[in-house]
This record gives sequence, structure tokens and C-alpha cells, in this order.
Amino acid sequence: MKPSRPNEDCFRFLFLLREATASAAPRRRLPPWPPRRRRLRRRAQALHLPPPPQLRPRPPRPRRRRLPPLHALLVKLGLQPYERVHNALIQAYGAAGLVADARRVFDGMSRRDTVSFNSMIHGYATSGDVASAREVFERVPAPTPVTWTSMVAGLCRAGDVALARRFFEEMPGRDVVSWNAMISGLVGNHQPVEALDLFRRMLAEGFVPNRGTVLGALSACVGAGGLETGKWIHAFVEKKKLFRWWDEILGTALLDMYAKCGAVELALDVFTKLRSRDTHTWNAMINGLAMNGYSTKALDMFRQMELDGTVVPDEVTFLGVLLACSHGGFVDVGREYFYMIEKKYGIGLVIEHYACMVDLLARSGHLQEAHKIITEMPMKPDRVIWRALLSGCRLHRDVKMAETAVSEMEAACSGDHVLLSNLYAAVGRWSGVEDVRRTMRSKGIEKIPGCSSIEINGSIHEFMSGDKSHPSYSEIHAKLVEIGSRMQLQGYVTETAEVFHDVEEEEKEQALGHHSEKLAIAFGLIGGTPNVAIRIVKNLRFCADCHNFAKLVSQIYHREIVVRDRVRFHHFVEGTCSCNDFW
DNA sequence: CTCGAAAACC
Repeated sequence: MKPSRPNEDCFRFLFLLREATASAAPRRRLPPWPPRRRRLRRRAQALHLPPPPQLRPRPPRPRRRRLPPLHALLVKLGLQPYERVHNALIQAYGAAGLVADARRVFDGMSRRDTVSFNSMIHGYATSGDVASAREVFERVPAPTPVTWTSMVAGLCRAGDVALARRFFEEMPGRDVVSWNAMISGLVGNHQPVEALDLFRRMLAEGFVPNRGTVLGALSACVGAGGLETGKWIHAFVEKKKLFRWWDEILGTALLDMYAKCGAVELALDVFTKLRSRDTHTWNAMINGLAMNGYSTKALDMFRQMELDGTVVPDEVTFLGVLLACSHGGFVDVGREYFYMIEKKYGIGLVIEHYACMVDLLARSGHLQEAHKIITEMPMKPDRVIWRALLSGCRLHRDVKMAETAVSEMEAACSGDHVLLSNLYAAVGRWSGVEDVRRTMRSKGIEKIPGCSSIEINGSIHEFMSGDKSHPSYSEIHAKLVEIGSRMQLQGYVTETAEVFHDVEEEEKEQALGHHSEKLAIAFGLIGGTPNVAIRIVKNLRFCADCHNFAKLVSQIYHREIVVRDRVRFHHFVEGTCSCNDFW
């Protein structure tokens, strides 16, 4: 079935469509239009076709937007014989979230080529309708790698990685994009280690990585805290000269990887050497500094960004700025910036700004003011907001406010209850601890198991709380016992106030020997290279006991330990932590 | 004309 060759009107139509839908898919960067097409645009206007909507630099992203009645225009111009035009329309409807309309176009076509099917599958995969995507997939006469990849990507987006993996393994003739789709799909579903394994397999099978691959692999390193792997990717790209230079996107991904793996110096190094930086780049740098405890440097960086003048700060920039203020305890500076965001910079406050502000105020003990912000904010406070208040309450031992926060939270997760319970324990209110336990059981609240990962010689090991499955478990256990006895000599006492990450686990084991970060630290002492920092990434917050443990290990064994917790970094050196015990 | 792809509150 030979597709019909498009005529001039087709291109005119495609151009309009593209203009009309550009704002529906802003993440895709459109290449500049070649001059010939620009002429077409003028001609299209002369034909009294509907003018393309104005392209805005930062369009808000509506889930659904109305498309001009282009379908009617398609018929009017007599473009029905051209598959390409229908396909483009299917894609446009799909991108705007109007899958039903896409399907109508699809069903109305007299002939369909592979692209039609692929576009339709992709449309269903954008919207998460896996069943329909599969139904169309079954009907494709000659699936190409594109068809398969669309399915893989769609399944990943819908969260069914296992099935995506099956499709991926079964597909004939994988191309680079297929690998990329699977790698980034794994990263997006919190399986960075598997993503890196796949990346290695891809190289072993002789595929040459492209931008997408590198971006996917770097974000896998972020997820797993794989600094060595990240460095290796950096070196690999340089050695193979995969790209002419690290542009804004690649450079941002690289520096973000370094920052999120706790290597701020390397991140700064990348940052200074980039030949062009956009807002994202600055944001990643500011945020990276703030997360790593370099609050003052983060604020300096923001000032430099303003002086630089080539980029404009956006919402995310101020999240970094507020985060820096919060971690540095700069309440007044933070308050000032918070009020400037709208007034001076003309940026609308979003819920995340309020969360940062509440965090800043609550953390520094201004609990009443934080509560006032919450009650006065224009949008409905979400869990994160209440959680920020709650963790401030824990730091400053305000039981009453903490109870308010938990009760206001819709569907509080296990961590929230644990936080409240820790607070009860800290002030010695054991009946409260019991209440929390009962509430959790009656509501059947799912516990998130603690998980830490550590990279040793370029391979990443994951530990779950209380997990005994690691092949070197007996050695790890022996190491923990050794650490324990050396600590006792130093007069270390277990801090029982915050014993439980996980209520039932605590019942099973009275000792704290099995929080995942302890396993990982012990393993780092055994397997890591001496004098090289032990780097750990964990999914939950640090408990006070493990934080103490890490400090002491850094002192006793003279090893730097870097732990990335859910929100920030802890750099332990000789018994002190960069967070100043304030997290 | 179709698949992947950088920053973001606890």
C-alpha cells in the first residue's frame, strides 16, 4: 500500500496543525522552521485560514485543549486521500488529550499506513489507556520497531513495567529509541538499577547511545546514586565524542547528576565549563547547592543568575532559593524572597512555594506563622504542606500542632504517622504511641520499606530494611556487631525515641541493627575502597539513631559518608554532619 | 507524519 504523496495543501495543513498544537506539547522542542515553510505560513494566511494561536514562551499546560475545527478543514481542502494528514491530526488530537477524536479520525480513514496505527497507539499510551492501545496493536498488519516502542513506552507510563519489559524482550529489530524508551521507563518506575543494567546490555550489544540514551542513563544514576557510573558515562561520552558539546539539556542533566550524587564540586565544574546555560541549568545548580547544604553558595548563585542577565528566573528557581534559605535557617531572607516572587519577579506562587515557605518557617520554630500561611494560602493545602509543618513540630516538640497537621492530612502515609509517634515517644507520651499504632493498623496504612543503595566498584547494591538476602549478609552482620562494640567503647547509646520507621518491624526486632542505611554503611566499610567516601542513597528520611550511627562511623573509621535522604544530603566527616543535626 | 529525551515542595 503506497502512501499518497502529499501536495502543497497538505504541507499547509500540517503547518497549521503544528502551530495549533505546539502549545499542547511544549516539552518537545520544535526545530526552527525552514524558510520555505515560513513562506507557506504567509500563504496560509492569505487563504483566510484560521490564524495560528500565538506561541507563548512558557505556555501553561492544559490537559485538554480545544483544537480548531481542523478536521472539517481537512475535508474542505480535499485532503482525505493523504494518510499523512490524517496521521498528523490523530497525533494532534492525541497530544491534546482528545483520544476519542483521534480515534474518530483513525476509524474514518479509508486506508491506514503503519504510521496511522503507531500514532493511534501513541495516543492511547499518552492517556494511559493500555487496553485500547493493545487492541490497536493487535490489528497492526506489519508492526515496526516504532510500533513496539510505542507500546513499551505506553506501558511504562501506565506503570506496568513488567509487561513493558515483556514487549521489549519480544520485539524484533530493536533500535536505539526502543532501548531509550525501556531505560527511561525503568527510571520512571523507580528501577534505576535495572535501567543501568539495561544500559550496559545495550552497549554490550553494540548500540551507539544518543542524547536520549545518555539522558536516560544519567537520570538512572541520579535515582540510584551511582556517582561512579555517572562519571563513567561522562568519560565515555567525551572519549567517544558522542556529541559536539554538552548543550544546555545534556549539560543540565550531567550537572544535576553530579549534584544529586553529592559531588557538588564536579557539578560546579560542569556548570562553569558549559558554553551555554538556560534557566533549567541555573535551577539545577542552585537546587544542587541547596540540597547539599551549601545554602550561602546557593543564594550567591541566584544573585549571579540575576547579574548574568541572559536567563530569567522561574518558579523552580525560587523553590531552590527557598530550599537554600530553609536548610541554612535564613528565615528573614527567605521571607523576603517569598514576598518578592510575585511582587518583584511577577511569578505566580504555586503550592510548592508555600510548601517551601512552611518548611522554612516550621523548621526554624515559627510554627504559628507557618500555620497562618497554611490557613491563608489561596489553594487547598496538600499532604506535603502539612507534612512540612509536621516535621517542624517534631523538631520543636509541639505535640498539639503535630496532631492538627496529621488530622488535616488526607491519607497520611506511614511516614507521617511514624513522625507523630516519634514525637509522642520523644516527649514520653506512650499512650500516644499506642494510639498511632492502632490507627495505622485499623486504617491498613501501607508501610513504605526503607531502602538504601550503595555503589561499590561501579555496581549498585540495594538494601531493604531488615533485609537478609544480600549474598554478603553474614559479613555485614559481623561488621555491624564490630561497629556496635567499638561504638560502645565510645559511649554510644541507642536513641530509642525514634526507633521506628516501621511499626511492625520494630516489634519484631528490638535492635535497630537493620535499618537499610546501616546495612549499606556496613557494606561500604567492607567492600568500598579505603579513603573513598561511602555514598548512599535512601528513600526515606534519616532516623535520629541512624544519623548518630553515621556520625560515629565517620569518626571511628575516618571515612567520609555521604547520604542522600528523601530531600537533602548529609555529608558526614569526622563525627559531624553538614546538616548540623537539623533536618 | 509515528517511538525516547534536562530543573521542581516533605
